[in-house]
Amino acid sequence: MAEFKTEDGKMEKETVSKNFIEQIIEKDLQEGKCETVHTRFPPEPNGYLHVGHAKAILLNYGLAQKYHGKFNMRFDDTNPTKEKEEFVESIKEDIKWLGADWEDRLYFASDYFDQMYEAAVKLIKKGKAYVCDLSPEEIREYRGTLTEPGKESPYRSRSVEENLELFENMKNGKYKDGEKVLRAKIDMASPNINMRDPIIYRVAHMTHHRTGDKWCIYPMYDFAHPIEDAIEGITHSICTLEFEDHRPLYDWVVREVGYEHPPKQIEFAKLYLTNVVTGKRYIKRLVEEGIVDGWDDPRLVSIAALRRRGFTPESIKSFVELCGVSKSNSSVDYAMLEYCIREDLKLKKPRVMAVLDPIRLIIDNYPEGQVEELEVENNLENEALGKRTVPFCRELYIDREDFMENPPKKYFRLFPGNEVRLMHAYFVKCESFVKDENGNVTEIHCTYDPETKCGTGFTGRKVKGTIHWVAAPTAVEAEVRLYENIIDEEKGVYNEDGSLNLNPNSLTVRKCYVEPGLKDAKPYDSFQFVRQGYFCVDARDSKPGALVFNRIVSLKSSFKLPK
RNA sequence: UGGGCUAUCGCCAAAUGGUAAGGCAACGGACUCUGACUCCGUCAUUGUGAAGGUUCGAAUCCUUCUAGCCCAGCCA
Repeated sequence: MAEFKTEDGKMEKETVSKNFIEQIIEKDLQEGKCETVHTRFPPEPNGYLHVGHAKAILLNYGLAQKYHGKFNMRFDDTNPTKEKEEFVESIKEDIKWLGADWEDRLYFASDYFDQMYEAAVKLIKKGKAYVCDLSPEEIREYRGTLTEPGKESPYRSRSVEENLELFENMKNGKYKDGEKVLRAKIDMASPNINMRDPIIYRVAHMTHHRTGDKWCIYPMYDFAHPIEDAIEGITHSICTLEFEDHRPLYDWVVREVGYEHPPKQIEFAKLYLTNVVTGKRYIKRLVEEGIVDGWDDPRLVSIAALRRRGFTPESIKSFVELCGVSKSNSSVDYAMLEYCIREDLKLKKPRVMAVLDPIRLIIDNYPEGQVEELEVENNLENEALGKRTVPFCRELYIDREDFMENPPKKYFRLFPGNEVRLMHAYFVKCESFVKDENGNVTEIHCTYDPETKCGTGFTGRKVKGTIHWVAAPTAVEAEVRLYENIIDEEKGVYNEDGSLNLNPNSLTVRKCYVEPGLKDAKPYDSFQFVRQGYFCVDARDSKPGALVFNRIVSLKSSFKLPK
């Protein structure tokens, strides 16, 4: 029981450095600026979540966990023109799947509409907000440009009483959309355009998916968000870089409305995957034109797509952690994601045999009609995954790439006269092969050596190659889908004529043969197909008796067949 | 050319004035009932976008450049 063997000089030191957000939080904690950590993930329910969102979710949730704080789920539903109930359900599902637990703290910005209205009234009373009658075009003109200051609205100096009355009228539906807005009175000459009397409430006669027709005015993000955070007691409001310019306004709102414990906004860089498109417009077009079969098509990187493809929540979590958090715009190589899923699956999932491109192999000296049930480990590295049996007989399928008539140097697999091991079974020697009229190999004839059976401890001679196989009579026919990245990046998403720039080989579908044991596989079951990579049973298209496997990721191969 | 932000190996990313971590990828090699996995090794030697400066000492501080990203929705 040598449990505590210490090896000098080999101290496993955890050198995981803290990211800049953790540093800020720890400083705030130390200095007593906050007592606990409370974060949130605040999506607008206007679409599906993708890997980029996973970073925000896991970051916020992870921070709450790490500092024993809380994590809120909140839908930022302040613009009914874009939002749908459908999206709130899919977002909740994806976040749950990722493992971020908001416990009982599921909120909606629309729950706070009354408080936001009161906050606006408060600002008006303080002389910090006014109702403006300028048209959208005029507001834009008055706002100035990036290089020139704006000019003040003629309605800027309305009395508090008048503003109060007009704002109430706005709420009561006396005005049409666009007729009036409520603006914060800040500084039309600010170099930061967000501070040039930003609009904080607009009129929109729209049915909201949760509040129905109760409201016809809706708060703008810049006004609503800090209030939502403050109401929920969020200590660190983590968002993406493009909101940096909004921070002064965020702080202004929190200060002027008068919250005692103001939340702090911290910005980080979004996660981009190199050569992967996450744009909603583009994906929408792919879906609408039937090029992909939905928002969860495995070629996409929505959370739902990754799930369907066979990625695990753990793999996405480790991916996000591996990427790190910083403020520099960057895009991470897809290989990093592949590494994470391989890493997660390789010890957890059975290594089974599947033949993707079959050729028939006949063992001439094996008794006709005989079937052996070979007992094999599900995963050589992980005994806990147990054993299964695989039938072996005279006629097998092997992969076409495992036989060559004229092999190049260092080709260890089957070729005339060569002997290889059939994985988990016997040594087999290629005696002859048959070609069809087109010159394609259709049948390989071998002889086997009964002495060499797996598990007998045979050491008489060695063989350089081992190949996988499936017994022909009992093989289960399945479909495999091999996915490639859908976009060829260099050229961009759209061609010059406006058509989509697609990789024509983004999806290859073919029939394959798998071990009979796999006929009972369930959706989301994943396996390592020996030498072919990791595959997951498609959770959408797979019906009993009609197995469909999506390739999660291929294995690295250090032997490339010459062309 | 107003304001905000960023710049460290092919890709992420540490280093908080004390002499450039780590991971991915790549490349060698060992091992192997698959060439995967695993394991070992190599991969920023006047080099941290550039040029100057301060300092015993600079990726870190100062100056001046350069490049990229974001902002002129009644979107978030």
